[in-house]
Amino acid sequence: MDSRYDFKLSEEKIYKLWEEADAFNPDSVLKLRQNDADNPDSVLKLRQADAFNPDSKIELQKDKNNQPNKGTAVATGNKFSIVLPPPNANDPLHVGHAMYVVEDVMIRYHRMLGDDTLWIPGTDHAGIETQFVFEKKLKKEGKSRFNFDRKSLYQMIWQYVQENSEVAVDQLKKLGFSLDWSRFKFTLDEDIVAEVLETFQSLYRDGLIYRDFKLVNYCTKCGTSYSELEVDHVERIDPLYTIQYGPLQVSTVRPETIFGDVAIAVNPNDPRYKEYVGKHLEVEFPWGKKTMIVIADEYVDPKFGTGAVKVTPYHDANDFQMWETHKNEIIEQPIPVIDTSGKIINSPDKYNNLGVVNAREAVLKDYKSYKTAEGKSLLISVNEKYTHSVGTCYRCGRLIEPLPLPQFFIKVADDKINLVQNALNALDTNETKIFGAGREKILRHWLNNLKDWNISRQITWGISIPVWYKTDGNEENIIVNFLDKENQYQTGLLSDWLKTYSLEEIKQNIQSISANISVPYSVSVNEPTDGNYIQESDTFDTWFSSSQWPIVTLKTNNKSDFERFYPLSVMETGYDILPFWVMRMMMLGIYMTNKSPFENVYLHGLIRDEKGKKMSKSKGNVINPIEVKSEFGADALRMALIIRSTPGQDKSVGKPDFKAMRNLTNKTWNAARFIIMMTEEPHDKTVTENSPLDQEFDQKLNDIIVEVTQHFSNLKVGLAAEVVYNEFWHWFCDICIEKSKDGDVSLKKLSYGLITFLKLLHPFMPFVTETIWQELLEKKVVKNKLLIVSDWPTPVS
RNA sequence: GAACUUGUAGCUCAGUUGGUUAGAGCGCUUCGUUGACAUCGAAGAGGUCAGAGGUUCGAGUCCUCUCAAGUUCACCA
Repeated sequence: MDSRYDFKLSEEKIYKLWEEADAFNPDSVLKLRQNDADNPDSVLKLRQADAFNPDSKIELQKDKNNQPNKGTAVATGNKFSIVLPPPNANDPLHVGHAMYVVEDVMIRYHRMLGDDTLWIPGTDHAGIETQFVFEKKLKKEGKSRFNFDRKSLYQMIWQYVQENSEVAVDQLKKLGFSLDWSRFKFTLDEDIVAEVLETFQSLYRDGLIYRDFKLVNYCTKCGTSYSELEVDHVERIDPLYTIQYGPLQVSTVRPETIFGDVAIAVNPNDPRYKEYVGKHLEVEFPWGKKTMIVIADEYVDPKFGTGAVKVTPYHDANDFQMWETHKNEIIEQPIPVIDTSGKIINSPDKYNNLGVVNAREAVLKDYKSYKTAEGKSLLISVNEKYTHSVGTCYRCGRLIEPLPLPQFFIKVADDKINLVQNALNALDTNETKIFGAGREKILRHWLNNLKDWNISRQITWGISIPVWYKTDGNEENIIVNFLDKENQYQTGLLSDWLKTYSLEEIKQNIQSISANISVPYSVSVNEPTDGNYIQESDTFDTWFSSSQWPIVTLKTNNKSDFERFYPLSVMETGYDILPFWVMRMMMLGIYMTNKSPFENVYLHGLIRDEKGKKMSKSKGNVINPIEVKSEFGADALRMALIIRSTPGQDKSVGKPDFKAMRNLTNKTWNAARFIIMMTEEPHDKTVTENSPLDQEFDQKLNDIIVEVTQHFSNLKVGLAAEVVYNEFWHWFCDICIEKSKDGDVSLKKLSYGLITFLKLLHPFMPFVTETIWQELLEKKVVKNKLLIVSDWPTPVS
């Protein structure tokens, strides 16, 4: 053995060794162990050194007690299952993904324990993210999504993702993850999609799906709507304009929405405005006059501004709410005055087609120059330093535009089937336990305040919603966007285009459609045959399919997998996607199976740099796990991430940590090297057995095994790592090996200790420990062919 | 406005159901090492565990309050 451990020589080789043995597949593991026991080379043909092997010791004891020798494999009869949170198929891994090492550590421990252990890999199509990246690529080529019909665009993105999908998988392997690759799934695999569509239909049958014309959060840059959770609220300073509004005055930061106003609202108890309530007032604008009713609503705060609010139902969520409440009083019908591209519509000609920012300036300019017949200005005052918070797109950072669109929603708290309540119950009964500093309370808070979930996304890369609109008789209520015979983008009413194109031609080249809320639809995977239909062009929110991941991955693999491994033992992920993913997995999981999809949720913290600062590209402190791996080895990276980590708490790591753990791999290597050397050529003072401190040694080692095992079973992997590290280095190496040089600890105990520590260290540092194991195997010090499937140490009396 | 988390050595963090002299890595001081490892070893300095009060035989750990930092949510005409 070399005096230094060179991870570059072994990592790839060792991973291959495991893969070729099929050691990650629960269907093979038991066989592997049993086969090994049947191997004549490994049964009781012991050299002297083999007596040091705890495996053979147990066996010898068993033989003594006249028990049948079944080999070393101990099946506990328990199962242990995890599904990897699927990384984006076309993105390289970042440190967050490297934190999945927590899962590998748990998986390796349980596999060695003898549990029926499964870890399923997969990748996510990441609808919006991926389409966005792809569109950027198109832009570089001078094209956009409007140059392609739906089908072609989908095919192109599929191709693009395929080309890149090896990257993530390859990197997961580089980190040593013992995922069962034979069960790999992609969120757009046919069988997965079929399951997801079935869930949607089932939800629809149960009355939990509805289509509604509501204000949704729309990003005009990304061209799609979002759910409430995907909106980031940020503080901004904007001017607040107070304008004359008939006899009253109102304030607004968005004068460009004024064209969509339908009423004025005041607080019912405000003495200043009591006389106006219910009255129709004439309001003068620079572009004309309009009559509007005054309504009374508790929502209006009399202390804010003038205490009177203009009501713009289609471009403000609160106004929409007030309009719904007072629908019957308000005569004026609301109309959208901003479209999905962020341009003004349905307004005086001079403003139409302006973007919202330009429109605002234009409106203000006209207000400033306009004088009433009495010579007064309509612009009363401007507060330049008004602080408020606005919704922005979590991805591109642009302002979110509340727009009225017909979308599909999931009822989260239906009277009959209450998804939220079911999830809360699972928490109450401890069916699912949350590990992560106070995150359970946060999860409950989310659940208690959850709104219905908008699952429609106006993008192509995803699973199409299985909804068909009847075109017969509804041609005037459906807008189609498609490519004409010259491959030019066209938009307009279906009724108009049917004059020059057949419905089939339009459907073939469709980009998107927009059906009025009144158009009847049917829910089915295939096109209905009782007339002419056109399919909804929206796709599901990616989280809708991700939320079914634990179930659909198990159901689409081996038939028995679902029975065998559901619910998952652990769901491990970052706390940042608790509401997006974990919460929804619980809601849909319980809906689909009547069981919470996982017993434990382990939430790892964010990885920060060595100074505790958040990583960001602009700061240049981003750690690339693959770079760290090539410099220090996968084992060092893994150990550095896991040691002393606590669920729910952020973790700082940096070069000093990687270096320290790289040293640990080397220390392990050298401890093994020393013991092998001593076994082969003992020194003068070396004692092979019965040294004065041997009994003490056994006691201490037993204590360590018990302590580490306890930490594992309590999901305290960070602590387990710390204990193993300290005891291995500062007790086993610094004390025991040193004392053995004076004959105070016997070689027999050292060998036993080494093998035990290799096992205890293996979940954290699989490569170096397996590499050493292979050396020991060659020298017949150990018997099991692979450390990865050898038995977890038990205290020996 | 509210909730949650955090405050332990110079820095980054552990501390398992409350139990002797509070731990690790990095950094620092002194010394050692010609046969496991300088990617090493030994010895050491450095902490009234944010502050105050309480429960207890006993509190870093449980409770209350105060201060500070961070995260998130809600409102915002």
